[in-house]
Order: sequence, then C-alpha cells, then structure tokens
Amino acid sequence: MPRQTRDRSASSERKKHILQAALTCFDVNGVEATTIADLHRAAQCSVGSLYHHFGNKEGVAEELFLEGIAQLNRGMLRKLKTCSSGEESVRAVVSFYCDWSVRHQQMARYLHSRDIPFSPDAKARLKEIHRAYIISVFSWFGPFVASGEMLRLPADTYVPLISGPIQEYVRRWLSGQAGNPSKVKGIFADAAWNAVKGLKGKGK
Amino acid sequence: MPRQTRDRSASSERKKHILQAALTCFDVNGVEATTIADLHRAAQCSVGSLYHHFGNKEGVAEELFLEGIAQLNRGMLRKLKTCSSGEESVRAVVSFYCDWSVRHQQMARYLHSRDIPFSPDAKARLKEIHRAYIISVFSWFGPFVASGEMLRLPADTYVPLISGPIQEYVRRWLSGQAGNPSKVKGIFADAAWNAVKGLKGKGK
Amino acid sequence: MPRQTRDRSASSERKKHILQAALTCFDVNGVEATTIADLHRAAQCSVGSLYHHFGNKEGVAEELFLEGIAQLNRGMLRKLKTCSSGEESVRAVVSFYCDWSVRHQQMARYLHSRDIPFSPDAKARLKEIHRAYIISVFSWFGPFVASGEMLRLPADTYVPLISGPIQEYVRRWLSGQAGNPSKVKGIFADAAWNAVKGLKGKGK
Amino acid sequence: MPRQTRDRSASSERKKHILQAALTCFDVNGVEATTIADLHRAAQCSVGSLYHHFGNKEGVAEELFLEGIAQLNRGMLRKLKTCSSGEESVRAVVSFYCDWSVRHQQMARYLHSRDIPFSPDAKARLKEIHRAYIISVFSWFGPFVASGEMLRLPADTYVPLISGPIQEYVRRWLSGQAGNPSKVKGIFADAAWNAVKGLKGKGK
DNA sequence: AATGAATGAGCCTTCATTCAT
DNA sequence: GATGAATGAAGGCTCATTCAT
Repeated sequence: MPRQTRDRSASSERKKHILQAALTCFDVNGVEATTIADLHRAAQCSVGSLYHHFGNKEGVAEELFLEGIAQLNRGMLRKLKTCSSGEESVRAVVSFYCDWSVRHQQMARYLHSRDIPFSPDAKARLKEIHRAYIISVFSWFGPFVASGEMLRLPADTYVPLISGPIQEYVRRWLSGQAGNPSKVKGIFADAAWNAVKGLKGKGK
Repeated sequence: MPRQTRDRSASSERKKHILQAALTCFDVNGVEATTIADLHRAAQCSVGSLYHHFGNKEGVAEELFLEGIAQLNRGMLRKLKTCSSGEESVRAVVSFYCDWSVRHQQMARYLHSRDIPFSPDAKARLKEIHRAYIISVFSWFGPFVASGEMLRLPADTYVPLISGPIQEYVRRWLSGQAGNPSKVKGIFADAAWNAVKGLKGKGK
Repeated sequence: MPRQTRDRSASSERKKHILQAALTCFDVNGVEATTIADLHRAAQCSVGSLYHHFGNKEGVAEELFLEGIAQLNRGMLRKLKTCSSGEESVRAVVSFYCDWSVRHQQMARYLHSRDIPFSPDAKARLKEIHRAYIISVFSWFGPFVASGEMLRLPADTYVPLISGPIQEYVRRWLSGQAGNPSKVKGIFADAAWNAVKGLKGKGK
Repeated sequence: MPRQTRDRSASSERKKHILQAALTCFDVNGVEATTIADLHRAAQCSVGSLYHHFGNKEGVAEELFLEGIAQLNRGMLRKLKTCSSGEESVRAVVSFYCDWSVRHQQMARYLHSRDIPFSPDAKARLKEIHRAYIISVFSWFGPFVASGEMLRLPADTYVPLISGPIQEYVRRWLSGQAGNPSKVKGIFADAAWNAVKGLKGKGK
C-alpha cells in the first residue's frame, strides 16, 4: 500500500512536500539536531524515499537553502526592476528584504543559519548563485554610481552598508530580540540611503 | 604519574589551556562537530579532566563564549570612556569592533557562531551580561541623544544601525569573502555616524 | 519504451549479458559487496529485470557459478576422453585446469570464491553436478587403477593429490602472488603423476 | 556496575576473550554475516568496548587472522628446527599442518576464509608476516636444495607442491567433504616428498 | 585532581525487494 | 517483459558521560 500512488506529478510534489516538512523541523530544532527520523516522520515518507530523492540529510538542507536563496534573490531583482532611481532602488532593497522576511519567517530564519553542513558541491553551487546575483545587482546600480547619484565605494562594502542594519534587525526580530521590522523599516531605508548617496550639490 | 603535578596554579592554568585548545577546535570544525575526544586530544588532557573542570561539553563552549563576550564588552566600554562626544563615541564603536576582531580572529569567528548549545543557565547568564552591557552603553550615549547631537530612535535600532554594517563586513572577512576591514573602517564609521547623528543646524 | 524490444531471443541474450556484467562486478568487489544497484548499473538493465530473470541476487550468483562449473567440467571430460593412458590422463587434468584458468581468469577467480550465498536449492544442484562429475571422472580412471598403472588410494585423496598443487598455484597467480602458470605446468603435471602412479616394475 | 572491574590484567584478557568469541561467531556464520551485535552478545562486552579495542569489525577479523597465522607459522618453524634432513623436514611440514588443523579446527577453518575484509594496513602487515615466514622457511630448506637432496625448482612452486594437497584435503575435511586427515597424512607426506626430492643416485 | 576503559542509546545509511504502471 | 520509485528492517558506528583506580 504505497501512500503516494495516486500522485501523478510524483517526484516534484513529493520533494516539495518533504522540503516543507524539513523547513519546519530545521526551524524548530536546528539543522544539526534534526534527525532523519524527524524528517521522515514529519514528511510522512519512508526513510528510503528521503535518500532516494536527496541522497542524505545534507542534501535536504542544501536543496532547501538553495531554493530559499533563489526565491529571495528572484524577488529582489524583480522588485529592483520597477525602480527608476538610485534612491528608490536602495530603499527598495531594504524594504523588500524586510517584507520578504516577514512574509517568510521560517525560511528567513533558516537562511540566517550558520551551521548548515554544505557539501563541497553545494558550496560551489551556492557561490555561483551568489556570484550571478551580485552581478545582476551591480549592473543595476552601476549607472547610478556612474552618474554620481551614488557614492563610488569598494565593491564589497555596499551590501554591508545597505543591508547590514536591516539584516541585523531582522535577525534579532526573528529570534525574539526586537520589535516588528515593518514599523522601523523607514529608519533603515533612510540610513541605507544616507550611507551610499552621492554628494552632488547638497550641503554636506 | 599525573602530567601536571609541577603546576602550582593548576586549575586556572589548566582551564585556560583547555579553553584555548577548544577555541581552535571549534574554529576548525564547528562546535557541534567537535567531540570530547577532539578536545582532550587537542588540550592534551584526559577526558576526565574535561569533565572535572567544565562539567560537560556545553560547559566548555559556554565558558569560552562568555569569556569572549566579556572581553569584547570590557574593551568597548573602556574605549568609550576615552571619548568626549557622540560622534567620537559612535566612530569608536565601529573602530574598536573592527580592531578587536582583527586582533582576535578566532574568537571573533566563534562569537559569530549561531550553533552553540547553551544550557538554560548559560542563556540566562548571557542575557544578564548583555543587559548589563546595554545599560552601560545606553547610559553613555543617553546624554548625546538628550543634547540633540544624536537622533532619538527606537531603542532596538541603534545597535543594528551603528554596528550592523561593520559586523556584516567583518563576518564576511572572517569567512574569506571580503577584504581586510582595517582598510574600510572609515567608511563604516562615516555610515554609522550618518545613521544616528542629530539634525542640529546642518543643511537638509 | 523498453530498450530490448527488437531482441527476438530476448531472454537468453539478456540473461547472458547480465551474467557477464555480474561476473565483472563480483570479480572487482566480491559477491557480498556487490549490490543490486551495482548489477543493474553494470548490466544496463532495470532492477525489475534482474528480479524477473533471476528471482534475486542469490539467483544471479548461483546461475553464474553453476554455469562456470559446468563449463569447466564439460571441458575437462572432453579432454580426458582424448587420452589413452593413466599418465596421459593425469597430466591432462593438470594441464587442462591450468589452461582453462588462464583462458577464463575472471571465472576462475569466481570459482575460487568461498563467500557465495547459495540457496539450499542451489547447494543441492551443485552437489548433484559435483556427484555426476566425480562419477564420470572415476569411471575414467577406474581401469588404470585396476590395471595397476595407478595406485589404489582412499577415494577422497585423488583430487587433492592430483589437482591440489596446480589449484593452489593458480589461486596464487590469480591473486597476483605467483607467476604465469603456463610456464610451470609441467612441474605440476610431473608431481601429479608421481603422486598417483603405480609401482609396477620400476626401481624403488 | 562494570562487568570487568575485578580484572587486573584488563586489556589483554579482555581482547583475548573477545577474539575467542569472535572466532566462534565467524566460524558459525561467516565473517560477513556476523554482526557487531552478534560479537558483543557472544563476548559479553559492550559495543563501545569492541570499538575501543579494535576500531571496527574489520579490526576484530584482522587481529584474529593475524594472530592465527602467526601461531601456525611459529609452530611450523619450531617443528622444522627439530628436523635433520630435507626429507624429514618436508614430511614435517605436511604432518604439522595436518595436526595443527585437527587441533585448531575453528581457527584452521577461519584461516581458509577468503572473504575477510582486510584494511590496506592489515594487508600490508599480512604481507610482511608472510614475507618473513617465507624467508625463514627458505633459509631452512636452502641447504637441502644446495646439497641436491631436494630439487631446484621455481621458488613459488614449492609451497603448492608440498602443501597444496594436504591443504586441499584439510579444507575438504573442515567442510565435511572428506575423512579425518590424520589417517591419510602419510599419503600426503609421501606425495610431498616425491614432488621435491632430488634425483641423486636412485634409478629414475 | 587526573585518568581512560567501559557503556549503550541513538544516529545515519544501505540495500534487497516489491509493485503499480 | 520492463521500469524505477517506494519501502523499512537492519547494520555499523559515534560519542557524551560515568566511575573505579
């Protein structure tokens, strides 16, 4: 009596179901503390199925992480493309990150994990995803820097300057150490823009 | 034939030695992945010794963490007390965090860990340490806010605004994803000050 | 889209193909260590096919073994029938065993395995094959013993005396611990004949 | 309530006890089929103890095998040194191998196993033991070959010629396919000597 | 205080086998 | 006949912790 026989689009559905269950497990107990038994119980699938689809526990954690990152990045780029100035774009980054995290709390918490046991292969794929994302983002902001609307700074400082504060705030909120980010995102948007806006004609 | 007989200040010395060895282990393999066997090998002490001094593995991780935090906080407060204005203070926070992290890389990396298995007791002690530190810091900055030199913002936004960017940058550096923080700390100090400086008579 | 549709003599061809692939697997990793997954990968057939044709893993190992033994025995008897004296026959046994092993190295190595998980049924069939073979061989040699050309010895000593040395040598060669058997088979033929030749009129 | 507290010569005793139990398990079910659970049940020790002393299952199998081989070799060399001619020596090899196998049936059966999962390290140690043994044996027989009492043959043929038959016979006896070797060892000693004795002045 | 052998619950993973399509 | 996703029992091994010396 196989439980999933009536499922036509088998593979894909099955995997999504497992990943969703895994996210909850990881969120409740942490990745390391979650056992294979926890996963197959939560996903209502056999142990063998987990291994058939993901190879091992790492595989589940990796696929979940990559999917989450991809979704976040995709949304961010889509949002950016609706902006028409550097300032609007910078504020959008802060705002979107905040909103997305509120809407996807579990996944946001998961993406903040530091103890995910990535395989070398997953690390490489993650790096590639990151690289592609950074390239897209930088091509978007390039013109605003070129025009002087934004400061020209060392490349690796933009993300910490723009996203660092809201990320840190969200992280605290996710762990119960700060209030709802939606209420203060304006402050973080201001700070982000202040950190990278160009000098132009404004009085210092 | 106990190996440490000639050691007069035994306890203290022994513990420091073990903690140092543990820091290296944790740094290389992560806390979860480090076993008691790893620790006693690295510290060249018996398994029994570890339990005698720290109770269990958690105990080692906790004591190391608390010691690190305490040292960082102590240094920060000492540094703050040499400042004479809000701006100097804010810039000092950024600068000191950066310098300390560069000087104590392993410990800085350890303090960024998110997977340390704190006991309820340790969590409480950690919270208390944090509370005391926050009180000290806020008493220091209170007057600058009162005088209008600094903005009055929701209490839980100051740390993310001031320290968020440099922390994120340092984190990236510690994991090999960004250049030496000493070279860019000025940028982060500027941003921190811009984020919280008062409006005063300035333009805009 | 079954891969073998155009194959008329399907069953037989398919099975031979699988057995050949299995022999290679068993030779490389040993029978116990070879998994069903290994077999279906090597044979490029589905898991289901394996079960359809052989029932289970045991089935593959057994059929392969029985086929190998049968082939060796068949060849040996055919060779014996070309001999016209006891001495020629004894020498032929050594010589043929040596030549056959050199020509069928993988199978020879497989027949030397001791860890094949035979089912009770297979054990019975194997015993029957062995019994029939022994009867044939003994009927062949009986007359030479009766005539005094060969010694009359306990029945279960003939095989060890005649084949033991060359078998041991070949086994060593198959595992890389001895030189090519073809070069020394004369020595082993001499020894075999010396071990069982009758006293007749010779000196001593 | 540790079971072995009263045991003074702990380590050594414990290991011997485990090895003896393991030999019985291996003999009954085969090495591959014997589980860790079987071993710790039979040895009445904890699973952890097995791993503490032997590293893993392989470790038990290896140590047992090496110890068995060493004992057999040691005994053989001791026996050889009591002989005063080539013939006496060759007959002693056959005789001692037969007697030892009868006296140590379980171990003899174990030494005939082909499916022991040796680690690379164990393989190396085994090879070294074998090399040393072969050197000792060949130095013993060297003079008899030099004097012409024994034939000069390719080095790797002596063992198969002298020991091959009795080994094969003993193997059959150990698996229930042949009668007691003690009754026929004379036949095998004769054959061994016939296979390697020099030509000297005797009529052919 | 120090030592390290002993313990055993619990974890990850493998793999032969089934069966709906 | 062929296919391969699904199953879950069973096995090897780890590792925090204890405790007699």
